[in-house]
Amino acid sequence: MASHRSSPDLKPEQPLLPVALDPGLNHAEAMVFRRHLAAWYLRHARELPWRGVSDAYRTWVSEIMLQQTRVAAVIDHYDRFLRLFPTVVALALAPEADVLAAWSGLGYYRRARMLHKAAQFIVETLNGAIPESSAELRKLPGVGEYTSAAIASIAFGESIAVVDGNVERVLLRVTGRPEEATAAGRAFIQRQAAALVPHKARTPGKNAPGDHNQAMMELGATICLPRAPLCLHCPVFDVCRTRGEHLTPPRAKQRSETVAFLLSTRKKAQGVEVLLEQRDHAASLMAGMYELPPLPLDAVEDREPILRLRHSITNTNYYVEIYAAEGTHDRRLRRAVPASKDVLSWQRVARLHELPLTGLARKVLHRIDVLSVGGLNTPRNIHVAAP
DNA sequence: CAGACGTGGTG
DNA sequence: TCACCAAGTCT
Repeated sequence: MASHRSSPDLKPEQPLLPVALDPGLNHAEAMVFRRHLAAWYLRHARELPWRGVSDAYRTWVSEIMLQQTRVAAVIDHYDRFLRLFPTVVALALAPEADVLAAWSGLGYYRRARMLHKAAQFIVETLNGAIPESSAELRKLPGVGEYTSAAIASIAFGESIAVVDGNVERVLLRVTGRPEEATAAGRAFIQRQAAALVPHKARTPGKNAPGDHNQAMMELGATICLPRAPLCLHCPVFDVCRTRGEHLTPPRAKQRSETVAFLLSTRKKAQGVEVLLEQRDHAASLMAGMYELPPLPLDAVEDREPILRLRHSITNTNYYVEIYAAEGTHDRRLRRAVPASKDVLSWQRVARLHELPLTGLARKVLHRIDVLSVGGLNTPRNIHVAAP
């Protein structure tokens, strides 16, 4: 089977045959697809914390967390988030900073703000009841085409197709249609997905549309993989037109950049504190969140960082260097911080887990052992040697 | 519609 | 090291 590949040299004189315009699955193929997929899902569905719950709030939270985010990362946050905010009302009443703190590390922080806003809307104007149709769900902030369909089908059994990256890839491979970022291309995928969704279940306890949608995504996530699909294990191999081929347009290139941050700590009677900088509330990126104070590169030219690590944000690879300033001596580094005083603050290490830290700050503090997983430990290896 | 928005795993 | 990219949404 061939692997996934890009096609910079794809020529326009492609069609070898005058193929029909809509190369979608016919009715018989669709029946086979749906049946084989359902049988496979029954046996191979992963057990995930948000599977088999009958609480639309939990389904909603899981779907927002899963947007562009790996299952493993969501597993790390889902249970704790729900312990902190077990109901829509609890979420609506919580301060935004607490919600962001619980979201720290998941990325796309706007999701947390919108989830919070939506919870307040639901409590204030809908009497705390989560909307039950995809059309109504779609009106909530942070809930788009995908998420409204996912919640409506999984939590309420609505017969509506979800189309995410997995579903799109599966359908492109099965039908053999090349990827095209056009209205026609999207319409084809949408039509194809809709043709496969079962009717709403009449039997209580059954949810054919919800199971089908999750099965489509599960197939994409575990078998119909982007780079090297496991076609020999695929339940719909029989009706697949490509069995692994999938042409995609080339992607944008990555940039690289080196950045430096200050790690400054001090001991107080109440415990150790670390100096943090709060990002501008109007910043486009991670507004209002806390991070280690950034240092200009020319201020650290002659020094050795106590830690180096890589951190990628969208299209940029950051090579991150952390420089330590200890207590009251070594003021030179401390003075090199360009930030104004009013955005700098000393924060108790024991309370760091209550703050909306950026993912990078959290990673650095954790790596350096200031923050443990629970955020409750006192620091040990502040002065670790350079790597 | 293109670009912005985070992070961590993978090969 | 580097490129790719994962259960998208908003502007």
